[in-house]
Amino acid sequence: MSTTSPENVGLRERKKAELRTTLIDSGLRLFHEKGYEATTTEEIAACAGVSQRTFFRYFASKENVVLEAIEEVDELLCSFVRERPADEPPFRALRNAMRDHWEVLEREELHLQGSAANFISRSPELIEVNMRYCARRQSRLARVIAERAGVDPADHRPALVAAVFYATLNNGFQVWADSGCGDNTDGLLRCFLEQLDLVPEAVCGNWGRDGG
Amino acid sequence: MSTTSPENVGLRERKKAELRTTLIDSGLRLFHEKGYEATTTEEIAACAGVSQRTFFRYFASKENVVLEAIEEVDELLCSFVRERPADEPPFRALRNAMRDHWEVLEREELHLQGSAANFISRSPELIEVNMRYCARRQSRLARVIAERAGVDPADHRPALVAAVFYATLNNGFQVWADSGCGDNTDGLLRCFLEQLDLVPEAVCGNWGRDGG
DNA sequence: TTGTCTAATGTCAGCGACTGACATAATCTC
DNA sequence: GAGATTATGTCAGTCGCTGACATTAGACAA
Repeated sequence: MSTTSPENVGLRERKKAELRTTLIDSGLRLFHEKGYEATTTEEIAACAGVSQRTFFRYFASKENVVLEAIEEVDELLCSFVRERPADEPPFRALRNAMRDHWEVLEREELHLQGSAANFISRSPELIEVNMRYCARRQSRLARVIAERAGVDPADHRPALVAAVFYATLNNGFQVWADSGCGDNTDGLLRCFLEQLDLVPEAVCGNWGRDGG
Repeated sequence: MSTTSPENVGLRERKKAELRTTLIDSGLRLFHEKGYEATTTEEIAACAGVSQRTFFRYFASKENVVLEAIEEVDELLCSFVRERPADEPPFRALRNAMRDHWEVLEREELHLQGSAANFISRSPELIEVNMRYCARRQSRLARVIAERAGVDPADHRPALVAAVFYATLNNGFQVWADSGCGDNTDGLLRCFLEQLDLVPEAVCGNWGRDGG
């Protein structure tokens, strides 16, 4: 009815969409060049040819510029989760979808769009921002997991798996950052997968003083 | 050598410690009365009888007032983790320590100190602040878990368990908030335990379309 | 006690994120 | 093309937070 296709809408809508994209692109580029904290919202706005006030009419906060970029990447991850074989256990499916979707990210790395994940991972400042918004991302992922598994909407397991998944990724970020980063995103993926593979044992196992 | 005992230190140090406490108390009280966002740092400072600038010499940010309060509670949790029987699997030990330490919190609820957890749980605004700082809290908890288990410092499992633990608590917060809160913290503990108990199956199990 | 030395505080000016209010300019509708 | 909508710019202001500098209060020795 309303926005079935992004075509044939008025000039107004098209301009708005364009400006939103321009603002994101400007923001990401500046963040990349001078760092997140060192970039002011006024600069982003100026870079996109609008006033700061207009910037804040498009984004509720500076962080949201990054988030909008992440959302695309997250959407990609979700689609890969849906494509995983139905008999794969949920957490395992997430782990493998992560691996698969990384390839695509690497391949499309050169475009400004889609490079958000790598972009963030290069900037420690943004890692915190990233963490802060896991809640929002979690709920979406949880919905996908629930659909895939075909469980009751009241079931808390999908949300839990999503929460654990992102918590693990954050941990992986940390491990990767602590180990000098290496500037290569291959290492980051390896960290992610290592951590994800470690979770079942860490949570369910009886390791420690007396156990194995 | 320097601060072995908190006694017999100069007047200067004592005053500093007192002011820190006063600032935390003032902050928590104001947050409770008018809400976190609606309370300005100037008000907190004025309430403690100092200037805003002094406030910021004691706390790097407004959030940190809450954090300092949480830290005491977290320290309590850590001590309960240490007291758990050594043969208890790590994640299980966390779960039970959580249950135990809640009792103490409830009992000491009437004091302003120590009520931070319940205090936060009553204010949805602060839940986000709480989440934001899980990273800091995680690392401390991870250290305790590692010591308890006696594993190699390079082992990533303690950090993972801690990360999963806090992620689960955040999820519990969400569930509790979505279900109308109920204003009673008993419900919150129940949410926490339910979520924690669900984790092993959610992560390790093969639930969904084809699985159980 | 006095005087110095140091650390804590207050004052002030300023930056940057963010917002409300109002005027202006662009698009949409008829 | 006139009038209703909607986006944008401008301006002023709040709040979190910081640097700089002067002032005060506690520490310490003579």
